Amino acid sequence: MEEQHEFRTEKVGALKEAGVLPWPDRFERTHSASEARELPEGTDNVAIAGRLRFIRQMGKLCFAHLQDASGMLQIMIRREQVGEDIFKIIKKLVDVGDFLGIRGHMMVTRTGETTLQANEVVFLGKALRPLPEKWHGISDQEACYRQRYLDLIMNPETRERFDLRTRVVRELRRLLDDDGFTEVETPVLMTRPSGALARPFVTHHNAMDIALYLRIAPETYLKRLIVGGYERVYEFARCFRNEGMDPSHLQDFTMLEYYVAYWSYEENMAFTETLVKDLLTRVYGSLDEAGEKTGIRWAGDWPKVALSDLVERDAEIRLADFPDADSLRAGIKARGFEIEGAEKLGRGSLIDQLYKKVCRPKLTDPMFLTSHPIDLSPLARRNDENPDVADRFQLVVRGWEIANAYSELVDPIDQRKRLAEQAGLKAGGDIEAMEMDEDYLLAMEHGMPPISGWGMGIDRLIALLTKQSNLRDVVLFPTLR
RNA sequence: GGGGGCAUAGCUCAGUCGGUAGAGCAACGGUCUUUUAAACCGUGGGUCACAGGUUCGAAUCCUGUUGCCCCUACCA
Repeated sequence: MEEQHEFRTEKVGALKEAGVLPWPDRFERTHSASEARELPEGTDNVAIAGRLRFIRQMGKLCFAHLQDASGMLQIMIRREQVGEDIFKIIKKLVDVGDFLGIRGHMMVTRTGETTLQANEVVFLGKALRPLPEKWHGISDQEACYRQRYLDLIMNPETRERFDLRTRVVRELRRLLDDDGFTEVETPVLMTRPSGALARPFVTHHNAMDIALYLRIAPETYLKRLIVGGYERVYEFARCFRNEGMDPSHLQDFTMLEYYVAYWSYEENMAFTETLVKDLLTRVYGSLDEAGEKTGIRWAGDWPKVALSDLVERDAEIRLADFPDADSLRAGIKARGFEIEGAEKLGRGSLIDQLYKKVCRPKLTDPMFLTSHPIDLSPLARRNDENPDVADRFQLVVRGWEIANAYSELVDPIDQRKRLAEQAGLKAGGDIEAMEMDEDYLLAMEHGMPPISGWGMGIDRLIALLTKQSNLRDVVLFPTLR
């Protein structure tokens, strides 16, 4: 045991001997620290509680700062006012990191700091380990992830970042609820992975003796609910993907998905723009303010650009001139773009790679990217005019895909065909391809209205808004080895 | 998966050419009734990430391992 842990453990015994409970069960507060600071000078019977963050002791007088969820407040404790016994306890048995309750009256010190002067000090909880250094705090990134509580105590900007996350999620929920959406919960454990192209986590159910998969997306369950008569559903869905980790990917992330009956992707696109703008207005006060805080120009109409037009603009390749994978591959090479493993990719994947490599890095302000290749969108509706592309859009901001949406494929005959293709790829070793999903097809065959659905990476949205480049910085407890 | 970087006291960090471990804060013992990183006097605290190797001698050089970070490839 470390020295400091040992000393503090001994203090627990000393507290008990002095008749003080080291971990009492309650304390009645009248104000938070920040509320107390607003009280007029002289206000009496003010009680606050919090963690001791700083303490400056003199012989018969002691200044300290208590931190609660609202902030910090200075307290002043005079021996003649609180009594010998408790003053001795404060001096000998109380450490930075402990919890205290203070009852007293508001005053202003000689240097002008609003302070709660104690009539009574109540011990509220012993800390056996010290807090990080008071000036430099904690900055080791691994320590911040593993001991997020210390990061939260020491770094106010960390707390603000997570408070923003909470506020964004709350406002999204309110906006959807107010628009007639119903929030639902669908299975996290699924008997087969579906709804996205991704490698799942596999686990085993002992009693049933079957493999279960952690969901990679809630999509097919939410669409079953549309079959069941829901017309606007959404879910904040924790999803899991067993794939590589880097600053922009988590294996455990939050996706907001919604589905709306009778909408096409175009109405969905209009709704998305309104939804995000309303969200930002509620969170930041105005779009201009949001732009100021996030460094992104949210105001103004967001352009809609077809993927093929974007590729033509940035890569100077007219996709219509390259109708198959071989010719496109040659065309890409002729323009001097390097795409790794190009020989194995189909036409859709080549376009996708070209976009990611050449176009995406140039995108900054919010933009809708539309009309993706059909073979990259196995659950999306085929466009009526151009059978090669899907009725699909992505909201791209600063090169990040924030939301992905389409007119859903509701034709069970086409769906069966496309899942069969995916299953073929899977049998051929494509670990991310989809499986045949008879249960979902059964639901579809009972009839679906037109649907447009939508998914948004909440972690990415928050990272974008808080200017974090690593998604781990917007997740309270990121997965670490 | 490929490449690079980092790991020293509870925290933040020094540590020279390879010569046997340092500071500030925190802790412990004191002084101290208006402090703001309080001040002052005194004291203790280390598996230098781990395991090997080279060497008379390793925090330092070499190899391996572990963890974290960054770049790169892929999935949102």
